[in-house]
Amino acid sequence: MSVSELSSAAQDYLKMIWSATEWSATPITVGAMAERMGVKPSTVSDGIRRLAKQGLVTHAPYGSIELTRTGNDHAVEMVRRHRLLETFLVKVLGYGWDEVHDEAEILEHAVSATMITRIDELLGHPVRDPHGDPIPSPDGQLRPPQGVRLAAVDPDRPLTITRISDADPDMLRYFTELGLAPDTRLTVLAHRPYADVTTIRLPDRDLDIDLGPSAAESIWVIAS
Amino acid sequence: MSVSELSSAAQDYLKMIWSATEWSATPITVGAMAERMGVKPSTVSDGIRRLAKQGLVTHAPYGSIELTRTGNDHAVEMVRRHRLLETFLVKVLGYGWDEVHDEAEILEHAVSATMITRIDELLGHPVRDPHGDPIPSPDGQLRPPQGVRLAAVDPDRPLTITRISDADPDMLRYFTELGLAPDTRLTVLAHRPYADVTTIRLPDRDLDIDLGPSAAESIWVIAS
DNA sequence: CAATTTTGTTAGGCCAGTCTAACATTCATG
DNA sequence: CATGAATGTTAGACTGGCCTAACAAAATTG
Ligand SMILES: [Mn+2]
Ligand SMILES: [Mn+2]
Ligand SMILES: [Mn+2]
Ligand SMILES: [Mn+2]
Repeated sequence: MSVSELSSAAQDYLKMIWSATEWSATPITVGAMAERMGVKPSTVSDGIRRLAKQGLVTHAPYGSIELTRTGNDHAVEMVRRHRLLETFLVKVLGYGWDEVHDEAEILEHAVSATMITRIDELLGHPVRDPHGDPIPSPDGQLRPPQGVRLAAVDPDRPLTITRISDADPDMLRYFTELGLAPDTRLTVLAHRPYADVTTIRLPDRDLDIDLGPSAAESIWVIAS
Repeated sequence: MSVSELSSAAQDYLKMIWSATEWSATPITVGAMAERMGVKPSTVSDGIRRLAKQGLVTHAPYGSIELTRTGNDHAVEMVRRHRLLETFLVKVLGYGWDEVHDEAEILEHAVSATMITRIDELLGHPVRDPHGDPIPSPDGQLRPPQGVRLAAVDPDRPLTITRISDADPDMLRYFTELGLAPDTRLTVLAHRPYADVTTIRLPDRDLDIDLGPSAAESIWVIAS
């Protein structure tokens, strides 16, 4: 069975379960899935049962939700579609990086494997999407994600942004104004815990910025 | 209500009802719709009833099926999406004209109005799709289709192909081999009615070809 | 023009996906 | 560790879209 034969809902469930553990180890809950998909928990609970019946996840009532081998393969295929489509929308159709997520969320269910192949070729086999997230290869290989949350790094070391969470378009637009994007170089000047502020310096633009906790949690960096 | 809020099935029904009278005056029947959509007549009958309840078509049992003003607007919007997507797939992603119909048939339900606008701009506001069919403008204006079936024209007049039906990919591949496409110039040498053969000449390639009736019904031409 | 064939509709059933409401389990806290 | 709060599941209902089978209407034709 190919991933294309799954319903959109099933494809989204698998992708979301997979994504939950990409950047943090906390496994997904029914409630979180319901919230992110904009449905009620009972709907998700039911959907998970159907996925389990199809052998795509393992799940005992009140227990954890785990992808099977097959479920994982399909999830990775959907992640590949999503990220290639986001890249395509930015590079070919001139979308902003804050506009692509919702469009890709729909298109990923409609494009054929052929179209994904053509897009991949047209883009020259990109390995990261506009937000810095790695794009799985056709056979599901994936460079392990690099970086830690900005909120968690020590001050005064030269850093490079590896990814920015695409969850909040407004925040992405704010980051655009500030000139923060994947590959931007910066240094943390200080974390001020009780003020919940992280001050960063952009050496290339000679600029200091105060970031709140949600911003500092949305940016991943690596030593550079 | 925007066309995007209709189900895929409803969008396809409207588009099909509209398309039925684009190149011939015979109105669509329930049976023909069922056949083209690959479902049973009872399914279509039911679907038509739902469309009528939504005010998109008028239909009395056993009577004809007519688009309302709203239904027609939505149908034209779907035709615009379909044909822009076909053009995009050929021009940007390198598809052959025989490969685009099925892909567009799915994508048309998934793309946003924004994406259609971007595609239209990227392509420079094309007015015909890869098969020669006119692309409606954003406000639904449509150059009235030109041409008559090749099977119906008098011999010995210089003609230009205006469109080729995209219904049969195999036939499109055959036409590609023969060099028949929109804007190809040709002359009918003779119709041989009992043999059901139409002989055409391609002056630009100095070649004569015998076409069977299905081919001669699939090609529309205009005097040139 | 009556009978037969073709076409279309209705009835009844199934499934996925959604909801609300009721219930069960697990977690957290006093 | 008992209890209340939070979380998850089940039950029951509804819709759209599909089916088959039975039926109704219309069209064809001898
Ligand atoms: Mn999605
Ligand atoms: Mn992304
Ligand atoms: Mn379609
Ligand atoms: Mn076409």
